[in-house]
Formats: sequence, C-alpha cells, structure tokens
Amino acid sequence: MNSRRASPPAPGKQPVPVASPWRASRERLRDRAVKREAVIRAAAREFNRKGYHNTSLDDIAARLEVTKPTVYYYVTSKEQLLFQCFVAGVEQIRAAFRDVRHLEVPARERLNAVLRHYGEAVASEFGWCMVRAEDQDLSPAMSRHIKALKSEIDHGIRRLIREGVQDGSIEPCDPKMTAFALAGALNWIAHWYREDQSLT
Amino acid sequence: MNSRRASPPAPGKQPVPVASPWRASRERLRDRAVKREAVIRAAAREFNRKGYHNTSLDDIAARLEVTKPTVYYYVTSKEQLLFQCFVAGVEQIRAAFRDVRHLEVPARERLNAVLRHYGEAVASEFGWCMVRAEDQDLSPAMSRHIKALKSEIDHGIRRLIREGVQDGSIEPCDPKMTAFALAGALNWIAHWYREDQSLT
DNA sequence: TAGGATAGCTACCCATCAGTATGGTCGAGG
DNA sequence: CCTCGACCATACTGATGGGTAGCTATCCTA
Repeated sequence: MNSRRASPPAPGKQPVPVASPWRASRERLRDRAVKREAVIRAAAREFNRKGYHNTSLDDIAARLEVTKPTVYYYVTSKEQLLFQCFVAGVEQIRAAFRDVRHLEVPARERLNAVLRHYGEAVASEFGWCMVRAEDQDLSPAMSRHIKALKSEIDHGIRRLIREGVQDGSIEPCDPKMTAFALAGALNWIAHWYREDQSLT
Repeated sequence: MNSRRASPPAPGKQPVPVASPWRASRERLRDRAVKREAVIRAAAREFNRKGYHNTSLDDIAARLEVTKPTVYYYVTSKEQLLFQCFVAGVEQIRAAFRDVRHLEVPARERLNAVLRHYGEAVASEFGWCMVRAEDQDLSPAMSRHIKALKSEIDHGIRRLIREGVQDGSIEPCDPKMTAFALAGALNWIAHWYREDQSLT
C-alpha cells in the first residue's frame, strides 16, 4: 500500500514528525542504547496506532527510515519488541510506587498519587502495549514474566487500599475487588486515548 | 502444530466438549440459522481463548469437526465473523436496556440492573469480542458500525446516571466520566474471566 | 428417475510477513 | 593505506493462513 524504501536519492515524504536517531548516514550516532530505545519507542507507537498483529517490522523500520535487518540488529524478535514495550510501560508505574513508598501521608493520598501516575502511564505511548497486549501473543516464559509484573502492581494497589482502610483515610471495602475496579477503569483509558484530561 | 483434518475413517480425539450440529454426516440438520449461529459461537470461543489473530479459520472449523470451506459457507470472511461475535455480545446489553426501560423504579436500580447484565455479557463467551476486539482489525465500515453501537450503550449509561442524579438516587457526578469509569471497570472483567463472582 | 438445490470436502492459490544469508560501507586503529 | 569490526541494505526463504475452484454426496421434487 504505502511506499516504503527510503532510497537516498528520493527521501520520500512520509509523515514522520518523530526525530530519528539515524537521519542521514553521515550523522550516525555511536550509541547503541539510544538507538535501541528509539526502536522500542517506534514499535510502541506503531502498535498503539495499528495493533500488534497489524504492524509489520517493515512498518517499524520504515518509520525510523531504516530497514528491517537494522531493527533486528537491536532486538531479536518481534515478540521481544512487544515485551520491551510492555516492560517500559510497567516500569513507569513501578517507579510511581517507589516514589510514594517513603511519603509520610495518609494511604489515601499515596494511592491517589500512584493512580495518577498509573493513568498517565496508560495514556502514554506504551499504554497500549500494557493494556491491550494479549498474553497469547507471547511465549509462555514472557507471559509468566508479564503476569508477575502485573500481579506485583495489583498487589501494590491492594496494599495501599488496606492501609487506607486501616488508617481511616479510605472507607472500608474489599481490597481485591476495589483494586480490580480501579485498575479496570484506568486501563480503559487506553481505549479512547484522544484527550489528556486527568481525573481521579 | 496440532493435527487438524477430521477424516471420516479416523475421527481423531480432539477435546471438543461443545456439541456440534454436524456430528455425523448422517444426521445433518437442515437448519441454516442454527449452524450459522454455531459457527459464530465457535469462533467466539476460539477468539476468546487465543485471540483473533492467533485463531485461524482452520482452528474454528476443526473445533466444529468440519473444514474451512464449510465455515465459508455460512460467513463471508473472518472479519465478518468477528463482527458478528461483536454484535451478538452487544445485543445482550441492548436487551438489558430494553428490559429496564419500562420499570418504574429509581434510576439507580435501573442502572444497577443494566450494569449487572453488562457484566454478565462481558463475562460471557462474547465478552472478549466486545472488549478486546480492536477496531483496527475491521474495515472502516464495520468499525463505524461498532463505534455507533458502543456509543449507544455509553450514552444509555450516561442517561441513567443523569436521571439518577435528578431523582436523587445517585449522588451528583460527571455523567460522562462516571460512565467511562463504570464501563472500564466492567470491561476489565473480560481480562480475568476465571471466576463468576457478581458484584456492583 | 432425472435434475436441481443444498451442503460439504480435497486441493489449491497467493499475499503477507517474520526472520536470515550475504555483501557493502564507513570509521578507527595499525 | 589496509584491515577489522560495527552497522546497515538488498534480496531472499519458509511458513502461515485467508480465501477459492471445483468435485462429490445427499435430499427433495417433478
């Protein structure tokens, strides 16, 4: 459909507002990590736009103005690409938990802070990969890894709810179900990522 | 991977607990509609288990102990299959709205009834197709159709919330955001469809 | 009992796409 | 200069899977 192939004589006119660490072969950066991260971000953007299965590695490569083998130079498989996007998204939430851990405020406020970061992470470009990525698309090993990360976050929320109930800042409720409902409501944000309203 | 091909001499030993309207060629039913519905249900089950893109039409056919062209005898494409699953799921929720419309109880109770049916629909075998089906997987025409159906349900929930706020059975809130949160929390059920607890 | 309609199967086509073999280019160190 | 290695492109493979052509079997009707 869309013309790929960014040949040097004809640079094309693709809608690529995102800066690519490659640009011209002259100014190639040496830094592997930077480029690898750029690959993952580009993959997340494309997955976000078209879905995992509707995105080919050629698409991702074209978005970066390189070719598929270049992508494979930085990641080993498409599956790993999705996995890395997932981890990047989850890491934002884990960071939120760490930031809040040492605060000396009621659990209710800590929960609010975590949920706000949670919502922002879900609304970010990695949000799709976290929420809509099916574990069926991943190998059993990676699926287990992801389940563990998700479970860690879930239990973190439950713990904050329990603490909130204990210190009185949250009215009594079932932590398990409440955590499910909260996570569900926030995850749902990833389905209408259009505006950036923040709420809690 | 898995052996398909249900040849007449060797019926195989697939785990097919679900009754198939075909069984043996001797007792073939005449009823097109029944079989068509069976195809859609089988598709929904497989999509639910393995995801849309990880399910081939051969898988669905094998589950019914028929072959792929037979499936195509009842539906025109895989896309239409997903669409039909979607419609079947949404129809359950629309029915809930119709059932409740004429009740003479506070809006809060009507909302609760609708949400309960909503949750049950999401937890059903069509739940996945409603919640996790990406509109990217469908043609623009079908995508519009689905968006319209979703929007209808969303506005139905908002209307109930507004009415509840007016008659005092629901505390004041932003109907739009509240509807989003409720739908999100319930849709999230489709991600851990394991137990059948009911809650509101 | 011929003929048509229904319903299903075997065998195939072909587009897509993940992943790779191979070779070329550029910069740095000898 | 001249190689070595990092980096990237061209061009391929191989498999999967959506969709189809065409044959066959059964049943209903005239």
